[in-house]
Amino acid sequence: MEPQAKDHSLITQLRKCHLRATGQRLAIMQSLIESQSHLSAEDIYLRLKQSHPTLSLSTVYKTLQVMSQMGAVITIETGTGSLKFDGNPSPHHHAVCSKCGMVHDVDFMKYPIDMNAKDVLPGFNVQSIKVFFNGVCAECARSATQSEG
Amino acid sequence: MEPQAKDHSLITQLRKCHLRATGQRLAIMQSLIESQSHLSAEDIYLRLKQSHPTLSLSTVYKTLQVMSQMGAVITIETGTGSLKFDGNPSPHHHAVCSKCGMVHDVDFMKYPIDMNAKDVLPGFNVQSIKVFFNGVCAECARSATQSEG
DNA sequence: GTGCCTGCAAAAAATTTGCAACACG
DNA sequence: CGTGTTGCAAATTTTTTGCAGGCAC
Repeated sequence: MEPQAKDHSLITQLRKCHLRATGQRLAIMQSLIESQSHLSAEDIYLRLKQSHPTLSLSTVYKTLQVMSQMGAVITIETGTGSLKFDGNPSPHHHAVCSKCGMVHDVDFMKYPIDMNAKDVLPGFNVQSIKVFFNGVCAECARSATQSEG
Repeated sequence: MEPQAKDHSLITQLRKCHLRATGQRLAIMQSLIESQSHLSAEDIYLRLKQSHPTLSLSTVYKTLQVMSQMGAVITIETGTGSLKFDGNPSPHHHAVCSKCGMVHDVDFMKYPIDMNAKDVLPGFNVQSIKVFFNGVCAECARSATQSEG
């Protein structure tokens, strides 16, 4: 199989928003989708540095901002200082480890929430709902147990 | 009436965690609770600067971190660059305006979610659940409507 | 009195900006 | 070919750190 024939649905989506389908934008989205995880701007930058030596961090930031506004990318805040980004388009929640900053997807149907919420506040127009489960991941819990008395 | 007799429940809570009830800590928590809103570290710093001229920003940051770990304060990330903090102890959700960064509380019972969620991930120990309604607030929606064709 | 906290300022980290050259369409 | 985008590096913004003195306990 070919590596990948450049996600045409993304190109279409970009066009729809009157944005150009540049190699950088496609590459950034690709790396997010391929990673199947949650990367920071710098994570993406470092990953792509290899294949795109001239790519700049600021382009990554700008692209992520644009993608986020387009709705192609979800912004996740882990509280560890930097934002993380998620290219998974299907609705899901996130589990965030407060020790190591790890982010994992959580099945939406496990904890469904009314996505049609319209009356959260008078006049407030809900665009998206994010549910975060904050806690300690298995690995961090393990090391914590070791230091318990 | 006196300004306020220094929140003894907070002092108790601090003691429970083997932390000292310093004037700065009480003042920072006070300003969060009194504001009934969501402030950034700098917001708090500026508010208290008047009554506590020697207070430093780094103390605000350190205190907020400590309070957050104690569970006395909830950390909210608006995506506008800086964190915001919430001193409201009762469970509730948050509506965040993606235009202006405004944060408002949303009644928990309006969109209840299982707070006993234990199986979000294998081995993941949930400590808190945060629900964010992202969208556009009434005021920003108003200005957006004006520029519509 | 002891040790946790604070305050100061500089460092580190994260994100944004300006502008000329370049590629998409 | 025109204009949206990129890349570079410096600027800005946000948060952290180290250390000496002070205060809570």
